[in-house]
Amino acid sequence: MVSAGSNNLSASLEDYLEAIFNLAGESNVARSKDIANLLGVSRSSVTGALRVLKKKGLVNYEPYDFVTLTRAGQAAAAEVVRKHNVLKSFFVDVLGVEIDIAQRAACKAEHTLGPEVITRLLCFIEFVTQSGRNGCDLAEEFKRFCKNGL
Amino acid sequence: MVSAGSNNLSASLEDYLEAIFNLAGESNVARSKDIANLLGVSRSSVTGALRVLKKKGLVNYEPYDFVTLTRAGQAAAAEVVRKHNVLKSFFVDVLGVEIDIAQRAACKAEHTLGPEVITRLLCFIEFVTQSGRNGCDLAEEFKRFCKNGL
DNA sequence: CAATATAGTTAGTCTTGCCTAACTTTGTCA
DNA sequence: TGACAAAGTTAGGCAAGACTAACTATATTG
Repeated sequence: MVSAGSNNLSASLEDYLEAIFNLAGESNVARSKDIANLLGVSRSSVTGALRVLKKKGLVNYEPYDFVTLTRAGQAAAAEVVRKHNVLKSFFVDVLGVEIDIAQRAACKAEHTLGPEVITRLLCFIEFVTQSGRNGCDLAEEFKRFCKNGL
Repeated sequence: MVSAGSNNLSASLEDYLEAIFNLAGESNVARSKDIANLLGVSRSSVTGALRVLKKKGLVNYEPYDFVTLTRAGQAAAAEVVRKHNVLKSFFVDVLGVEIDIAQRAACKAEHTLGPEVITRLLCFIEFVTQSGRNGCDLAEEFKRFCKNGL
């Protein structure tokens, strides 16, 4: 039995899915050229990836036509994006990492962290960023701690 | 100019390096078969990796002889191991993730996080695990927070 | 409506990283 | 010391994922 949520997606395919998700979110349309630009790959690589994603039932795709995500594709993409955002938020809001670096690090790490870590991390971000918890903002306190240490 | 610290290592090669480092740490000798077992790859894959690592000046290697790390190889391996340990420590000691899961997650994520994130993370672990900071252990407090939330 | 630019695809190649099967070297022991 | 087992290597193959170059389809516009 293969549930809809069981993704055997490579990191590369997850990147394509995320790109399509983000592009479609803006203009409701994902053009091959824009995907290629966003990911920094050639247009022919995009074509290849679309064929694979179609075979996996994640995108609606016919040659020379626009691309949309299927139900399953949306779910898979949303999970990737969620991971991405959790990580980026942790890097930026908690660790105080520069946003561009955090962006790239999140995009590379998002594929490797399973639900246990991501769930805990999300929880931890909430825990840390709820200000005034003990009359102090932890993220803020950490930044001060850092300046002393470094 | 190519400094000794500039590693163009793939995730895969970093895994081999780490394995050699760990094996050599125990018995001062890294046998091909043990590397293969540790990484779950075939012996011939190890041979291939050793050739590449030798070409990069990271291991001393002659066919049918034992393997040792060069100076540069030790430095590179130590950095990988350091990342690994920082991540694992964060997952286990701060987030409270189960140790086996943390181990695997750390091994997969260690290749993708650059020095900015790792340095900050290390600092953050110190910050969080210094108990009695405000009369409370943060990691401990987070575990309680989690139980309520989940 | 035809010419042309842009978008998309196809074909063929390369690299990385892994595998199996067969071969070679090394080491052990009767 | 010679035979056999274990370790290591080589040869050959496969899949993923990317590229370039050349071809096709679509869209624009005079």
